[in-house]
Amino acid sequence: MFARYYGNGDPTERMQYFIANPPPVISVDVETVSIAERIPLGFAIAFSADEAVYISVYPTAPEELAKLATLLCNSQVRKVAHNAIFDLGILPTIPHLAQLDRSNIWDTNVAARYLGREFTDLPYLAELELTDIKVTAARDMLKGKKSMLEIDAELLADKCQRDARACLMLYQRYLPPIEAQHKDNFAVDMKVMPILIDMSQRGLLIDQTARAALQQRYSREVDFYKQQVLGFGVENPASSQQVGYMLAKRGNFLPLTKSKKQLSTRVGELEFLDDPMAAAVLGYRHYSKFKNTYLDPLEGEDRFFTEYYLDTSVGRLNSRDRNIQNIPLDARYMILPDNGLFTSADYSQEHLYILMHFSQDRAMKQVYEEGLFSGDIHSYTAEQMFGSVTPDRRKLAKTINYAICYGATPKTISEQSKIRDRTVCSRLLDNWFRTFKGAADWIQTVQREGLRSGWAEPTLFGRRIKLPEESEDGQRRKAVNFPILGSDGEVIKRAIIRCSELQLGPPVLAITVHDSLHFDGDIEVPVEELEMIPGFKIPVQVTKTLHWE
DNA sequence: CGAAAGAGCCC
DNA sequence: GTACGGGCTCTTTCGT
Repeated sequence: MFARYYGNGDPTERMQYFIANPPPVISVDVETVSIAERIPLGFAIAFSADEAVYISVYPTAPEELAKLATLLCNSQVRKVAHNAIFDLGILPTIPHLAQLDRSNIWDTNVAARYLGREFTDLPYLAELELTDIKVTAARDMLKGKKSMLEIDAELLADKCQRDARACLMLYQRYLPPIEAQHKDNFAVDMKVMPILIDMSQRGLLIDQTARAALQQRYSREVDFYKQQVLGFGVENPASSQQVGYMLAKRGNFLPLTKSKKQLSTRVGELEFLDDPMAAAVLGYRHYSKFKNTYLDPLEGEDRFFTEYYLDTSVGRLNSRDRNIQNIPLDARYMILPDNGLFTSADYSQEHLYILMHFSQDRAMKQVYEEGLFSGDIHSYTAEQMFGSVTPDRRKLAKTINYAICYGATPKTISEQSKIRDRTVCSRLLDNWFRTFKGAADWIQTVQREGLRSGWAEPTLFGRRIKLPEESEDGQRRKAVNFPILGSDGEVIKRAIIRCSELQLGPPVLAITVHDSLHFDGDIEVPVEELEMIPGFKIPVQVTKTLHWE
């Protein structure tokens, strides 16, 4: 009756049993034509580590699917998947699965990250933690082939059911520690997932007129700077190797890159050079990067699609397969709302507020809680460090304030603030640590504790993130940074859920970028509620705009 | 052909 | 003398 059954019982009897007695947990794995072409070929359901079924839905789904579908649409049945955003995004396109339940899902990939696994691909984890189920990566299976359609159906079904069984085994292994240590945070992630799927699938309207105009302008600029660089005898301006060689030949000093394989030609180095060729290279780089990455790929596309996903190595939300979170500020206006305008809610200076909360630094609290310097921390910093506030000094103070959260060194300050003298930069950092004594103490403490235990201090919502095994300096920086980044991820996810619960309208959340939410339409944002999500107040700014900005 | 390296965009 | 945290994606270069 069912295409393929893997197990010891009688296939028909077993399936009828499961349909009549829905099990509390199943796992699912979906196979598609390819990773890019997400047309479903079939999917497997595992009922235990050694019992599974595979249903081929290509070219047509079998009659019997309707009965099995009841399990997937039943909210009492937990659906386990590895990278559930992928599988649960595709399943509803299969007949009888439009009403797929997404309220009771459990992602073993996300779980692995919570538990400190550095690499979380299913084949890797299976190899690491299982011995008897062999898992093949789709990527390896596709080697030398155009799509999964070229793979023998029997082989594909076998791979799929093995993946589902391995996934269920991982679930059994990961459930206890997740329940014990990460229950609430994990539940938040599982609640966010359906919202991310919807956001990923709805896409965003592109203003093609604006995009084309930008493209034309940038095309001219690229040509202009390209000609200039060619004039300096470089054959390919996009080759950093050639650029470095020629700049050195012209008498410029350039340091080596990290790998020491070639001369560094990063903007941080080139902008200090007094050579017209350096300026030409930077011009070329700027315009070609912008055009190649953000304009050309959108040519002829009605909508901008991305795939949001949960990366819990620190617990932030990311976007890939056309990352929307790093679109240049100058290009964002080509993204338009479907419903007239975007309503945006931004947490202001979130990292610094979190640093204040963790360190309970007196000066920071005076600014943020008592309104000193109108709550403007950068001005306050400039006043304390330099004795007065000028636009330049405020800007430098801002650079340092943020750099601190990332564990900055004098070299970084030097590059970001364009101060060449490293000893000056070094003194600036010392000065900052004197200004914010409490924050300095906190930084020292979390570094010491991190090195001792190998784990970062808890985030706002009590999650400890594993520090990777690396140099002591690297661990020090991460010990400071992880609790801050991890906390901002926790806050935005809870904000997303709260806004979705309030039923502000049809699905309206359009974009999210770490500390901001952008709703499609004129939306009433529960500002005060969002501000208190961290457990203390972080101000939220709401703006309404005709296009993204 | 794919992986690594270098670069640059975002928060 | 001193590695800036988390991401993604583009092009070039190099090795198998």
